[in-house]
Formats: sequence, structure tokens, C-alpha cells
Amino acid sequence: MNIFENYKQKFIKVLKDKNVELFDLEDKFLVEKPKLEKFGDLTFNIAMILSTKVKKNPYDIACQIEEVLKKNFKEFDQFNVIKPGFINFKFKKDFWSGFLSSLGDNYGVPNLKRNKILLEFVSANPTGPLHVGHCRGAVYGDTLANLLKFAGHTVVKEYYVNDYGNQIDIFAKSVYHRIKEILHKTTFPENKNLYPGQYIKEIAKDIIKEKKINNYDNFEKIKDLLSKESILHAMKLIKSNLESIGIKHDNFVYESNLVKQKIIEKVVTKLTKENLLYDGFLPKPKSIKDENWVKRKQLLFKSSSFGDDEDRALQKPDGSWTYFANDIAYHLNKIERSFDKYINILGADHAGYIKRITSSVIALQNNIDFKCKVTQLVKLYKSGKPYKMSKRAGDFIEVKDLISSVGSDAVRFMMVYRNTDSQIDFDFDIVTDKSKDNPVFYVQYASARIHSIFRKLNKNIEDDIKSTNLSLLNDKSEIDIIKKISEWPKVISLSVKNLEPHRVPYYLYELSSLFHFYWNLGKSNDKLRILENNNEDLVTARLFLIKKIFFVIKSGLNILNVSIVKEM
RNA sequence: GCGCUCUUAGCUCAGCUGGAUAGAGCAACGGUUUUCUAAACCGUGGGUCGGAGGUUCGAGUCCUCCAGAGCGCGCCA
Repeated sequence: MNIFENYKQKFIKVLKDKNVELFDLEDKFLVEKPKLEKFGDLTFNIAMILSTKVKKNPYDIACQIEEVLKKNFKEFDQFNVIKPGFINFKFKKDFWSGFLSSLGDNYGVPNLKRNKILLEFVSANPTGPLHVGHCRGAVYGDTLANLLKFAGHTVVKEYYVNDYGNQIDIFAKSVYHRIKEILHKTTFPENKNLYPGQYIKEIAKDIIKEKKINNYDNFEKIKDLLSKESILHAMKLIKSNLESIGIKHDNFVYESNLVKQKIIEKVVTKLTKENLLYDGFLPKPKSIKDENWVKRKQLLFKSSSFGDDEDRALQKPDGSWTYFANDIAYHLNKIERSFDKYINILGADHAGYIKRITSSVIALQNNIDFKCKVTQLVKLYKSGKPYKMSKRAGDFIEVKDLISSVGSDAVRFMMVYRNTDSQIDFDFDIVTDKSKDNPVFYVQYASARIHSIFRKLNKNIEDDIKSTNLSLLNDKSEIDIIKKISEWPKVISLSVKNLEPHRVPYYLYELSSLFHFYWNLGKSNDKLRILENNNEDLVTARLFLIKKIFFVIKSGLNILNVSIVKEM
């Protein structure tokens, strides 16, 4: 039960019954926790919202509404209207113990329409392993999927494999030269446009070992097979990197398959019918300095009619399809599988692509619920110095390497701890230091302490606790914890609504903090020890409370896919 | 030149989508353990929310302009 949403609906119902005119502004009304404790437990902003419509002082409106609400709710022992027009409510003491006992197994799950959602993330090119730069989008996407599932949605996690085009040729050629280097002792060409990385050598060795190809004398002859095998190995590397942070996609869609199925031809037919394609010229791109640049005629899509900065090419002058064209085909493929919502997660370096792909998706289907989320860069530091992770240099840090030195829990927690819009400074040394600056341990420690209490009593935390007397939980520290627990559903629904899972670890940190404070109170005051031996009912009530704390921490850590620690 | 994102305490960041006296962690300083795990807790100091205008009852949050940082700007993928 989300008490804020719950009371908002209750208030609205009463006001409607009493014929208070609300001008269809219900969506803007907000019941939330007041900024300061002295204002009470709930605050209602309705008067300020209504005052924009009824040209009246919000304070006066608030007083009138307060009068109506006062007569209809018995659970509050204080109502008041403050300055601009806040209506504040304070619950009677026994409300909170009643609230605590009402929490069921699906506590926190919002009461929303359940949707079928397609979530595309990672989609790194199949030309090498995943590096740290991919890590954030991967963790964000996976956590988002967990969050959406927690909220009751059905989520398909999808990876789009760009196994087609120029870069694949370069990749295959790179593998080819490494193979020649090993078998025929030729030197790997330095100045050609090739990937030099160490992993290329590993892939080369594996391909030699598998002996599917016997003659490496002519690249053109074995190109297709070698490409296929190279991509297979790259995908294996990528999947094992993903696995190291606990990520498993449901579905891999290969660009080459879409090309075979001629979906792009379908797109062209569809867009031609709607008069959205034409043969035309594009201006010279800013980034091209070549003086000999010539404008050439090619097939263009009117993306500028849908908010893009300019129209985009679907066909190269030689008649082959552009990357963009195939990507539209992929999105048509997505649409044909018919989901309620589509989410793409992109790295900051692809943010410039959003307008383009969004306009094509809208052109394919009106009113589509399609959203792109961008994760900003992660800057990696080690001993105060920035760490480079360029693919060209061939010396980047793989996700696996990061995990083996820092641990999956810390990486997952830290990568999702911040809003995706801000860049992260990820310092190896700090996160490796497992004691101090690492919030993940703080949360896990709370869980460990809770478990230690149950161990002390030889009880299983999963067993039912029948507490009839939760009203014994009347210390301020205990009420504060219950209030914090009451915020959990709101954290979830806000996170889901805005696709912002970072609120979850923040909240877990706050809840853990209140628990650690509570724990320490027992050191100076025997009566506040959780295992206060003189009063069995009180101990039972407190066990009930800390069990619920753990329950919420567990739900949160499951969303983050961070392990639950019972002992430290 | 254009587009996207960002600018909040010394540092790293939250800020419930326009509300009340702007919050955490780290770092600094001081304190708390015969008792459920001190990997913890408490206290203190620290702010012109990048700058200037605007919108209104009310702006860290919205609009415009300016400055700075990052990413991008192919007929590559």
C-alpha cells in the first residue's frame, strides 16, 4: 500500500462526494511527506493547485478543504493549514503499528497497468569484448528490467547485434592477419585500418584450433566463413563479460538476419506509401574536411518532418542500404512483435542518433510509446590518473577484469547509484577499498546485523512472526523506521515512472542508516536494545520490525541484483 | 557553426517534476564500545544552487540569453 497515493485518492473521493469543484486537476494534486517533521506526516498541495483556477488565495481554499476533510477522517489527530496553503495531517500514534502489520508479500509493487515492454540495451558491436564504457548501460538496463518486472510488467531484454557492414570486414581482416601471423610468421600490418587488440590474437588462436578453415592463403575466399566464426567468438566474449555482472539477455537479434529477411524493403514500401521518401542531396557534413566532397543523389527519409535536424540517407549512392536503414528495419521488426512500450538504452556517444531513430519509429507507427535513455560516460580513474579504454589501442579494461578486482556487487551498486544524466567518476582504488566509501557494504551490513539477531535466537528470519502487540513500537526511532518503510512504494513508482532506478540504492542507504542508528541506541539505553530480555512481547514486536526492514532491503537488493549478505 | 547532456558544500552527488528554513556521503575537527557485529553511531563547521534577465502567489526545478565542461554532428557502424 502506497499511503501517499492511497490518501490522495481518499481525499479526492471525499471532496467529490461533497461537491467540491476540482476542475479535472487531480493529476497535479500531490500527497507527500512534508519537508519538515514538525509539519506532520502527510501534506496535501491541492489548495495551491486550485488557486490557479479559482482566483482565490490558496490559504483560504486550504482552510475550506481542511474543514471538509476534518469531518471525514478519524485516523488523524492533527490538521493544520500553513502559510501558502499546505494542508498538513498527523496520524494518531496507533496508525503506524497498524500500517506495519498490514504489509504483505508484494509490498512496494505499484498498482499500475501491466505492460509488455521491449528493452534494448548494450548492443555493442560484435568485434571484441565488453569494456568498462559499456558497463554502465549494461547495468542500468538490467536493473531497469528488474525494476519494471518488480512493478509487474513483462520485460524482454534484447541485444541487437550489428554483424553486418564495414566494421565486420575490418574485424575479420584483423583476425585474418593475426592468424597469418601465427601460422605463417607474417607481420601484423601496423598502418592499415585494423583492430590491433590482444583479444584478436585469442580469437585467432581459437579459430585455428577449431580447424573449420584449413587454407588461409586467400582472404576473399574465406571471408564469409571467417567473419561468421569471428563474430561467434566475439559474441562469446561479450556474453561471458555480461555474465560476470549477472546479465543475461532474453533475445539476440542479428542485423544480418534482418537483411536476409528483406525487412528494409518492407519499410521502403511502407514509407513510400506515406510519401516520406525521396531522391535528393545532402549537404556536406561539418566533420568532413575533404575539399573534393561532391553532393550525390540518394534515397532520403524525411526525418526532419518528425523533429530531426535534417533528412537522412537510407541508401548509399551505390545503392546499398545505410546502417540507419537497417536500424529502421530492426525497429519495424520490433513493432511487428507488438509491445506496449519500447525502451532503448544508448551510450552518450550515440545520443546524437536519437532524433533520427525516434522520427523513423513515429513514421512507422503513430502514437507509439518509444523512449531512448542515454547513459553518460564513466570516467575511470586509478591512483588519481585517468584510465584510457580505447579499442584502437587494444589495451582497454574488460568488464570481467573490473569485476574480478572489485566485485559484481560494488560495480552494480555504483553504476546505478547515480542519475544516468550525470557522468560518473569511477575510481578503482576507492571501490576496491571494501570498507569506507562503499555504500553497498553499508546496506549489506544492515542486513548482516539483522540476521545476527535472528541467529542469536536460533530463529529463521523467513519464519512467520505472530506479533499481536506492535503498538509497543512507540519509540521515535521505531516510528521513524516505519515511516521510512512507508516511503518504499513511492520510491518504486517514481523510479518506474521516470525509468530512474538510482532512487532504489539511495533509499536503501537511507533505510539502512535509520537501522544502524536504531541499533546503536541500544548501546546507551538498555530499554532500546532489540533483544530487551525483560519484555517478550516487545522483543517479538521488534523482531517483526527488523524483519520488515530486511524484507524491503531484500526487495531492493534483488532489483539491483546485488547479493544479500547474512554475515560479514 | 549546430544538436544532446551537465554545472547544487572543499570533493562525489540527491533533491519526490513548481512549494515550506536546499539535503546526504566523503574529507576536516570533536565525541561514543564490560552488554544484540565500532565495516557502526552522535555532534560541529561548511551554500549567491555557474551568471544575468523573465514567467507567478512561489523557481535549484519552467523560458530566453551568456559562460564553462562532456558527448556527438557520413554516403561509417
